[in-house]
Amino acid sequence: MLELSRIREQKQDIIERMKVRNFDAETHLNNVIKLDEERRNTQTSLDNDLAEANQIAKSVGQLFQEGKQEEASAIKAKASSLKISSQELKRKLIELQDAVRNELYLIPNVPNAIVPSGNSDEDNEIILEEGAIPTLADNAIPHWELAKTYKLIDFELGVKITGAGFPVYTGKGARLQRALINFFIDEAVEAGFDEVIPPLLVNQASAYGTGQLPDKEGQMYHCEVDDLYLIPTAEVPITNIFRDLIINASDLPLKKAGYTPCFRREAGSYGSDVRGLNRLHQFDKVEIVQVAHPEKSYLMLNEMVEHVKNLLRKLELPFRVAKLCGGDLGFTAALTFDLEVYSAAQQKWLEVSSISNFESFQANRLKLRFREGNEKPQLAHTLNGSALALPRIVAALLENNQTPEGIVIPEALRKYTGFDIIN
RNA sequence: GGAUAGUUGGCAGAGUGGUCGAAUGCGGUAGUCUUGAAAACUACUGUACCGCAAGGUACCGGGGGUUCGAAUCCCUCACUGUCCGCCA
Repeated sequence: MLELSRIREQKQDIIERMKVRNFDAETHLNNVIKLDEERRNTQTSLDNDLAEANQIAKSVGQLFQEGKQEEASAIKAKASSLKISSQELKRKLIELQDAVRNELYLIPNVPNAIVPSGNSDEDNEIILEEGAIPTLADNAIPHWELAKTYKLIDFELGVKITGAGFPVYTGKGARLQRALINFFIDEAVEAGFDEVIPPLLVNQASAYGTGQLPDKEGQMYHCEVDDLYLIPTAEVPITNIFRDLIINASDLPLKKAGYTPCFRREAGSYGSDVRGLNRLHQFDKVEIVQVAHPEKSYLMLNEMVEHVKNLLRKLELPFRVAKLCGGDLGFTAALTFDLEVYSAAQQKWLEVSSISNFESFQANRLKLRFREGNEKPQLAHTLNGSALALPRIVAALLENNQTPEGIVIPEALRKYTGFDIIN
């Protein structure tokens, strides 16, 4: 959610930059500004009425104490009429506040100045490509077949127990999951992130806090009886740790990392893209989250990208880094880097991490602020990134490392798996 | 699921109709004293909105009501604690 003050002060600039997203901001901004003006006028009138009413109430009390019953009764009438008009104003004020907020909910974050314009992932800017793309034998097969051959993942069993998109990991496949989770967590802790294990279900306030509601209502599993949502990413519970806080500037940045399963309904996804591990309803991910000083947040963003690049290097996977174009940028992000690994058997790049700076967009909803000395609190910046999402990493590991002898486990992972090869 | 007690400022905790944005203690900030520190003492110490400012308004879990006036009375919802039951 953008700050009203910023909308008022930088309207033209925002409109310009939103064009990168193909978002016509002008109507929305004008609307918000108009509604807010009305809101302020209404509040001023209301405040004046209430001030007068308070004044009268005080005098009535005083008159009663002095025993001047009649005088008191006389001005009571005035207070009563004031009450009626102020109730009217209060109703109107609440209405306008809601209207302003609902309008603000429709406006996405302002892209950073370096975000390229574009319509889809085709227009993303590849800023780095690293690692040799392996050439596989002619009989190389995709991961969903490898998973079957080596009994690593049972997709059919998952269908029986739950439904499509809920795989069962078995044997060395299960062990590999656990190894990757531990590896990612250890690396994050090494990089200065505090490990947390958050709840997997969140309440509405949290879902609003990070922007899943109202924007992505249908994407989350909802437990209606208790009105709780299954988390689509650890970003939600972890970032909400900081909701409604005022943090000392000297305590920034705050860095948290957590492993959780993630649950996504993925309504409307079909086709070859969703084959095997490519798109699941439940998957495992280690997420890193930061609360940063506005002046430092882009430094932190780079640091997080470096961290994930190192993970991929240690896993010996060829990868590339894409700067998302405006059209591909998420609703809440100001700047996002995607990291993709190359799947040799599918012959395509798979997105395994998305690292974003939300600037104050989330913080505004979260009421997450920091204070410098005795100054007024101001909004902090929030960032997060996957470090890393498991399924596509597993897909790439299986496919890229397949040999006639079996699937070779990268050196860095062996102390976690306890085996060097899957055969 | 049943019973019961709660929800007040960063924390603890008073306050049962007007002078209460709210005692007191702790914590925090600044100062005095000290070579320095500690202790002691003194002052300050919530957030948001409106306003150039002076100032005003709102907030004592959420919403609604009674009243000239509500932290305080009434209704309602949510949450938390404790005990019992069930259970990893």
